[in-house]
Order: sequence, then C-alpha cells, then structure tokens
Amino acid sequence: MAKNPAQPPCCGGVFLFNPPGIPHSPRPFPIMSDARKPFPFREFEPQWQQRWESEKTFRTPGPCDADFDPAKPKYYVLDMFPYPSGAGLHVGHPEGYTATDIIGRYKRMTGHNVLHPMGYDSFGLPAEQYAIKTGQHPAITTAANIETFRRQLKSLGFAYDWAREIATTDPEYVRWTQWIFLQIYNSYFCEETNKAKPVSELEAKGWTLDQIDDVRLAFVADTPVWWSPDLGTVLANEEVEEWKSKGHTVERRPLRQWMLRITKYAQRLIDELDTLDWPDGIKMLQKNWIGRSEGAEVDFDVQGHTVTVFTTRPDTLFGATYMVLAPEHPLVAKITSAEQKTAVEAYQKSISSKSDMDRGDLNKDKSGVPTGAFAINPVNNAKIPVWIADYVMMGYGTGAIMAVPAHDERDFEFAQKFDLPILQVVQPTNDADWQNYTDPGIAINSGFLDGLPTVEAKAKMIDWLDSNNLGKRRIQYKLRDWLFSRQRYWGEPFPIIWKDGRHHALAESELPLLAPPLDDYKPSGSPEPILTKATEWVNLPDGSIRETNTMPQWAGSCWYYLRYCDPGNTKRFISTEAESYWTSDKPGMVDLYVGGTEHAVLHLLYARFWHKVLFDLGHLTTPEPFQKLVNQGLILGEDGQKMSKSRGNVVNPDDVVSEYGADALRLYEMFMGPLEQVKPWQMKGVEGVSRFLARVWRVAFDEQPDGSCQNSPKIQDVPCADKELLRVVHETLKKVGEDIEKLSFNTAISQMMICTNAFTQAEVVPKKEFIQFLTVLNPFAPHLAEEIHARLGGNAMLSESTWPTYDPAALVRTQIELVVQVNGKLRDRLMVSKDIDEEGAKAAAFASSKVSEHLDGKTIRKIIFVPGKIFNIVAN
RNA sequence: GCCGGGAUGGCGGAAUUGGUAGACGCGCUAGACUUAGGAUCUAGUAUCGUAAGAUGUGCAGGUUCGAGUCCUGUUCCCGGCACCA
Repeated sequence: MAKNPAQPPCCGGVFLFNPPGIPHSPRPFPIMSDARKPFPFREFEPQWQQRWESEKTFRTPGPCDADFDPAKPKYYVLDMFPYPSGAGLHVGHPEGYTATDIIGRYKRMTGHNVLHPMGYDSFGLPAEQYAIKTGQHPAITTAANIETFRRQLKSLGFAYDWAREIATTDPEYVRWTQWIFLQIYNSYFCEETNKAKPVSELEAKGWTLDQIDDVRLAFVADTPVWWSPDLGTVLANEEVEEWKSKGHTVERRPLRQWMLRITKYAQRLIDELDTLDWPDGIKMLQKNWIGRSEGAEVDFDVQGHTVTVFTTRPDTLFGATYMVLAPEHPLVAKITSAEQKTAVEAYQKSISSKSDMDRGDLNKDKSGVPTGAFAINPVNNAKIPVWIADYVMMGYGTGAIMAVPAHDERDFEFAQKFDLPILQVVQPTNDADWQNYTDPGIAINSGFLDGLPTVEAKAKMIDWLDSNNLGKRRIQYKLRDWLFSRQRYWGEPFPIIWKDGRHHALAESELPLLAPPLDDYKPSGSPEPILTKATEWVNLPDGSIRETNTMPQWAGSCWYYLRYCDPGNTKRFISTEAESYWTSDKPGMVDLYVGGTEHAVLHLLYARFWHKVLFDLGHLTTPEPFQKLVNQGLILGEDGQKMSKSRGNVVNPDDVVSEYGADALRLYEMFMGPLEQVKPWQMKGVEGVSRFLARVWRVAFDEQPDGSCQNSPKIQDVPCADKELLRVVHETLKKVGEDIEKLSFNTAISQMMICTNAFTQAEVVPKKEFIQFLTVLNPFAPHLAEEIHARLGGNAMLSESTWPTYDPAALVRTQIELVVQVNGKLRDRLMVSKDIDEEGAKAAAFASSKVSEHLDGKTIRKIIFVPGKIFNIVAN
C-alpha cells in the first residue's frame, strides 16, 4: 500500500517529500512516507492515547469509589468481547467497537457515568486448536494473542476503562464462573413459581439425594450427543453446524454428559423477549430456535403397552390411520411381531449408521417398515398399524406420532408410498383439495367434533381426552437441554468431585479450581476427557475423584458483562452495590449491546438463561441482561465477498491505521453505511474520509512554504457574523447529537462534512463555533479533534468537555424555497419569505412564467398549499 | 418449503407525518495553481435530448392533487430454520 518514495513528492500538503537530491531540512513534524497524509496523525494519535491512559480520562467510578457521583445517570454500553484469535483484530471488530465508542463518549459528554469496558473471551476450542498447531501451551498463545488485541484496540483510541479489563481465563474470573455453575448446580426449577430455587429447600422437605439429582438445573445424563473425533469433544446442538462447516466430522454417540436444564426456561425465554429492545429478526430467531408448539399428548394402546404421541392437531384424531415410532423408540423391540423382527432390526441398523444430519438431508424420500403390531385409536377404537420410520425422531415430542395422512404433508407422502389409508376429517374452507390439506377447516367424519372449526375442535378433543384420562394438553419445545461438558483442556474444570458414584459440589473455598499443567493436551480420539490424564490432580487422597470434563467457551461469556461492573471484587462475583447501580429501571441491565448476528441463538440465549437463574436466586435485580441489542452488519471484502484468507480479500486494520490513521479508520467504518447493514469495504472510501479529516485540519492550519504549519488567520475569536455559517454550525450540532442517539453515524458524518465545507469557504471562521464543531467531531475522530483544539490553545480536553447545545434561533431561515407544482409536477422553485401565506404564495406562483405556460387553456380545479413547502395547482 | 430482511445513479449510500428523489462520500469530466500532479482548490456529473422537455427508486397494477414512502400481486438477492408431528 505504501507508495514508491522515488516518485515525485508532494508540494501541496503540509508534509512533503524533498525532491530527489535535495537534503532534508528540519521540520516541525516527522516526514510522512506518503504524500497522502496531510496531517501528522502518526505523531499525535499515540500521544493522545498515552495521555488518556496516563490521566485515566476514561476511568469509570463505581459506587465504592471516592469520586463516585450518585447523582449522575448511568449508561452501560457494551461490546461483544472478542475471542483473541491468533489472526488479531479484523475490520469487523472496530465497526461495532467504534459505534459503541461514539455512543459512550457522547453519553459521557452529556453528563452520564458511562461504563464502556473491554475484555477477552479467551477460553475455548479455537485457542486450543491454535495452541496445538503452534506447539505452544494455550496459556502462552492466549496471553500473546491478548497482548496483540490489546495493542490493536488501544491503537484505535477507544475510550475503554482499561482498569476493568477482564479475560475469562483469569483465575479470579474462573473462580466466579465456577461459583455461578455451583449456583445452577444447587438449584432446581420450581414449577409453581416458575423460578429457580435452591435444592436445599428440597432437602429440608426430606427429598433424597437421588430425587434431588433428578431435578438439579445442572445434571448428568446419558444421551445421544454430538461427538467430534478429530476435535476430541462433544458439541452443543447449536455449535454443530459451525464446526462441520470448518471441515470437522461430527457423529451421534450416546455419552454421559453434564447438561443444563435450559428447557425449563423455554417459556420465559420466549415471553420476556417482548420486554427487550432487540431487532425483530433476532427475537424471531430465538423464538424459532426455542420452537414452541401447542398441542396434546394422546395415549394409544399397543398390545398392552401405552404409547404416548404428541400432536398439534388433536382435532384430526379420527383421521389417524396408522402410527409411527422413531426407529430408536424403546418400545419397538417389545411390540415387533416375529414376522417383522428381521426387517425391523435391519431398518434400525441402517438408520443408526447415518447421522441425524444425513437423515435431514434425505427428507425427500420416505422410508419405513411395519412392526406388525397394531395400536388402538382411543377415540374410535380403530385398529391401526404401527410402523417405524426415520421421519419420526426420538429427540422431539415422545418419539411417536399418530399419522393423519389426509392433513399432514409428511404422513401423506408416507401413506402414498406405502399405500396406507387416507381418511378425510377436515373440510377445507376454500376450494382446495381435501387430500394433504393442512390448514384449518371444519371437522367432518369425526363424531362429536363434526361441524366444529379446527380451533374449537382441538379444544373439545383435548377436553374429551382429559376427562377420559386418555391424554392432555401439552406444550412442546424444540429447544433441548444445554449440553454443557467438553472433553478438552482449555476450559474451566467443573467444580465437582465424585465419591461413591455420586457427584458433589466442591466447597466455595476451593475455588478457583484450575486445570493442572499438562504437556500433552492433544485430543486422543476417544471420548475420555483430556484431564483424565492428570492422575495426581484427578485422584484425591480420600479416594474421591475429580470431574474431568471442562466447561464450554460459552460459560465465560455468559456473565462477563456482570463482572465488568465490579472486576476486582474478591468476595462476590459482583457486589450488590455495583449490581444495583449499573442496573436499569428496565428489564435488561445493559443499556446497549452491540455485536454480530452470529450469536443470535448461542451466546444471547445462554446468557439470558444464566442471568435468569441468578435473578431467580436473588443475586441480580433484573430479569434480563441486555435491554437494547444492535447487530452490526458484516463488512465484506472489496470484491463484495465475505472476507477470507483463501479469497485474499482480508483488510487488516493495522495496515489501515498506519496508512491513514485511527481516526480515518473509525470514521470510514461509520461512514460506510448504516451500522446494521452488510456492506463492502472500499479503500477509496477510506481515502475520502481521510481527505475530510485533512480539510478539517486545514481549516485550522495553513501550510508554510518551508513545510511547517501555522494557525490559520481565518480562525478569529469573534462573534459569528455570517448567519448562514452559524445556521450550518447549529444544524450540525443538532443533527450530530440526534443521529448519534439514533445510531445513524453515516448521516452524522455527512453533516459534519457539510459543515467543514462551509468553514472552508468562509472568509472568517469564528473560533467559538469551530470549537463547538470539534467537540461534536470528537467522539468520531477523537485524536484529530483533541489535537486541533489543543493547538488552538484549548487547555481542557474535548473528551472531558460537555456536549454543545444548539441554538434554535440560529436554525431559522428567513427565506425558503417554495416548490410550485402543476398537477403534481415540479414547474418552478421560488425564493419566498418563510412565513408566506396561501394568498402570497398564489400571487408568486401565478407570476411565474414557467407556471403559467403549463396552465394555458386549462381550468384551475384545486389548489393545495403546504406552508413552507409546496404550492400545487390542479388544472385540466 | 417456512420465517425474517432487502432491491434507489458507474459505486457506498441520503430522503420527518406521503410533499423538490439522488444529501454526503467515491469515481468520472473540465478548469485553476504548477517544471510536474496521483496533492490542493473551483465548477459539473441520474438517464435520453443541442434545447425546451420527457423519463426515472426490482417488476405489474391500485389509492392520492402528489408515492422511494401506503395497498394488492409478483420477481430476484441475503440471512436463519428445515421430516419439530
């Protein structure tokens, strides 16, 4: 990117190359390597960063600090903290971080006590994979990566309170992650209150340990899980796709694992979304992921066994012509007839060899075999065949369905393929064919339901089932319990020990429980956790053994926003004072959370779940973590494709900073377009904003023939005599503030460009107005704004000044442009007094020859006058 | 298939309640200053047309004095979910 120094140097800018052969003369600033840099950002950007750091400009006082002012309103603006990868910061990070930085600096300038922290999500699989690749211990590579990230973040001049920096791998942080796990472990979900409660309440009621273990929010279960042999760990449902897309293999395998009972919170996780100021798309994603369905359970008798099915259409029960069990259903072996045994077992075997993923991919072709058994339909005692088929899955509902081929697409396909009867029980309300008709209609051929619309028929059938003890209303969720254990090294060990086959919580005094140093932490390919190898650590003197699984990366990111409020606390994960101070009067604690969409159903769901448990247990006073959420849009490469190493279209922020400066990078990322939108990178655009910053610089400073720079004589400490200039300045003060509140940074920058152009063209730039302008520019381009301000003699830092208020009187125009239309088409624009009335406008409009031309030979039918805007003549 | 979001110049994008479409920036054109320009400044730049003027916000209709904006239908693009009973 750097240009060839042998090329002709620049004479117009402040910083010049000496022509070849001419020796350098002393200059006030270091010579830039490139002619395109007309302001010395390489010198002043690091200087201001150092000054902010040494003067602790952005320190955030907490409730226990001496300089804390309880009268100030709080504002908590949060970034999704980065995972410190070996690749360093990419340009997507500064997008969200600059947005929050502008908000944070603005809120600070409008009198808020702003919490704007940063940290590192430093545990996790990628860190460990990277460490294995480089042959270094993850602790070392992670520390080095954090170092890089910190340097890069600081080079962008973000107003973080660095004293609050945390990393999820810090032992003190691990302590409280483990402590929170124990809170979850020691809780159960009370159905009556719909809240988590301590299991000690159950102990007091005389529950046995076995009974208690069955209801803990953290529990051990033998379930089919996603196991990746090459990653050497199991994965949560939510993570499977991501790792598969990176080329890792994943297979279904029954293993004994720790689970968190997030399903108990399914309804609250749906309902309480309504209280949050989140994008509808993200709310929708979470709702779909949780996947609530209302329906009923129905009990069928199958040769003396009860098989319960779940259906969302109990109204179609009369139309059930067969039943399907999942191939893995435990009852299959018991009910299969002797004749069908071979076929059933062969089918089961063929299914178990393919993963669920493959099962999903093959959703076109239905397959299945009859078991030879029959079920009795409880509503009409019809004898219907029982099949097994892979389109019914064990993991959802009861793993068994009643098939109503007339009114369910899948059942219809299956019935057609295997020639099973199709019985109509719903009359379409439109002219649609009744076969494969799945919409609501009117019940027919359904005994006591006949004539009822679907909604009422459902309710009546459920009542009937209930009163006959054959079924009941049921709400089913797609959400599964959260698979919480991993077999890898680089994660928080579970604070759990096993004794006599039973798990026990480690005492709080033993936290943090850190993983022992290991030389070899590579995956072995077997599901045995890596920590099992640390035999001395695992085996305790009293014969008990440690849990060897570790927590997933999500654990640390589930509560980091809480720790920022009180990062140094050694007594609690967050003090009650800090918690209550940084809490909103709204349901969500954090005022604004900015980050990528990729966490819509992972981090954002998990964090909400943990927060709610801690809320239920009385540790927190809000039910939700994040009140307002904004997703920044992905930044694409210059070719419009997603940035990737293989495409070679990755932009490194370090390069941009060294070439154009931090302010230019910040400003460009905000100027590209709306924050939430996907947008392609354009290096020419960076040059554009860099030119804008240079124009601001040149309003204040003139270059001298010797290359030095000097305060411009245009800047004068006088009242602003130019009404139009004053109007533009105040328009800018108003719009920039309003646009920041709306997160509309691109339009704010556009207005500042307009203002700068006005300054450039003005004969005299009044100092007061120019400094007001610098003050609103400051959150966007803080280094440049501070530097110019200081050079103009400003003593206090702009970062510590107050936001300028605009003068409404200065905004008023005396003349406005009145648009005159004939039949809605623009015919003329007239400069008129801003308060012109209809009569005056009429006179002016009809005086215009451009207008009268178009009225020739026509009769005026109507006149529409919008004061200050439009005068429209309707004529024909 | 279902759910969500989107479509405006050569490009990124502006546009209160329906009220001048294309702000601002990039790119491009011309000029100025220059030994030089890839710096800077000035002017211009939706399309067609010499002009007057006409056309123009994915496409087809509709409502309205007036539609990028509201309504109906439709196409394409992006994201998510996907045999969830």
